[in-house]
Amino acid sequence: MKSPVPPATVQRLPLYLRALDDLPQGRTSLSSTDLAEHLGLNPAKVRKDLSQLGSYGVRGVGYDVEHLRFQIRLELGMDKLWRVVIVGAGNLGSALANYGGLGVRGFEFVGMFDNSSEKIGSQVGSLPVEPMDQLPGAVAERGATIGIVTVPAGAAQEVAEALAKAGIKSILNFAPTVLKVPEGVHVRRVDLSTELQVLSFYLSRQ
Amino acid sequence: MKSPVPPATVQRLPLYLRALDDLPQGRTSLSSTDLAEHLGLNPAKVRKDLSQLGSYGVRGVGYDVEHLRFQIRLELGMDKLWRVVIVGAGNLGSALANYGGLGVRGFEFVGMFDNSSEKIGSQVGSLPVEPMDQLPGAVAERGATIGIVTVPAGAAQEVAEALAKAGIKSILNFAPTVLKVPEGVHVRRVDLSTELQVLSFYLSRQ
DNA sequence: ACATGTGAAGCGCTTCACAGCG
DNA sequence: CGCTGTGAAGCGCTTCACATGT
Repeated sequence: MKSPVPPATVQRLPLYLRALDDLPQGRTSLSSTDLAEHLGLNPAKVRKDLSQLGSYGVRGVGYDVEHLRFQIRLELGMDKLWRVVIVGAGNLGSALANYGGLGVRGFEFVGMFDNSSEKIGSQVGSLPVEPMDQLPGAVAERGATIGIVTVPAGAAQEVAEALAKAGIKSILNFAPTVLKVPEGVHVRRVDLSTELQVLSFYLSRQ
Repeated sequence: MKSPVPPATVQRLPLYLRALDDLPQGRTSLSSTDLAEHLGLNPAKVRKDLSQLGSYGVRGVGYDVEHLRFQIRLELGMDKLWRVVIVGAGNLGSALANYGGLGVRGFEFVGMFDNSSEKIGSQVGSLPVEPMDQLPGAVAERGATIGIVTVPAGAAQEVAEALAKAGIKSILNFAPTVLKVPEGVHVRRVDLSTELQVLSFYLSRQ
């Protein structure tokens, strides 16, 4: 099974899903053009993306909202609940822990770790800050598969290795570093200073 | 002049810059292979990227660290100081305001705005939270060119329009929405739930 | 009539492979 | 000799344009 959905398409599936959720209640179908306008994309791109999941559209009509939402959620693995641990109980880690409770459905934050003795034992949102040596046990017992790294750059590589060793298969890295991880571990990077520098580039030429 | 540096290259320039900063003191030159290994890239890609800025390498030797750092900083517009306003004084906005003070050189946070009367007047890091109606004046007086949006999804479009109207030319959007902005305004999106969903996709097929 | 699904063309990025040059 | 700079090939994504299906 497991058709090879192109990475570029995978990145847009969450946008389609959100566009469907934003639709006024009672809306039962919509066209590729509707979706494209809402997201600032080309309609042909929308159709190609959606046709990667199978052919769920109806010619002359468009896509059935409920059915499409279901299929995208399935494709993204959002039919499951994913458990997430955060390493780094600083400002950013705390913000994500709180943000997550509200905004991110389908993901549950099940642990917050840090190695600073000042932070250990304190409470961040609904999570107690635990020491790093409890990470492996916690990942296994609580069934976490995703790790979020919000430690300073200097500690990130070490943390990534600890996460990988603990069995984490996907890492979201907020530290400004490129992580080296074992085969089979997925890393995505979210990098404030890189983003600002890219904006700076485009600002300085105009 | 403004040569047309490809977007894919622009996105990597900040990584090269950081790799140069990470180098042990005293290191005076390095090869495309060194850079490539540090960043997990193909050496040919590194050379092509760097050759876009002009030809600063020395055959048989490599690149001069100081010279290359200078050229990349120049290309990215990091010879200037960019002033940044944040809209949304929630957990994330506060985390960024504090983070920025420490980690992000070349950018200065000059204003924090929110429309909640509970937050207005309170202090976030070194910045007081100001009401939205002071945004236009503040942007002009303080010379801000970058806006960071950390409000809930429902308010993000409205905020983006206010920023554009105030003269902001670049927006970093942390809200889970696709913003529609006037011609000439650059937007970059940083989206936690999208990132998690992409990780979910790759987790669920393996 | 209308909107999807899709070959084919277009385009940009990546990678190769080697000429060029210190 | 070693490493850069770069044509050219390879590859994937985007866009077009229209055949297909209801």
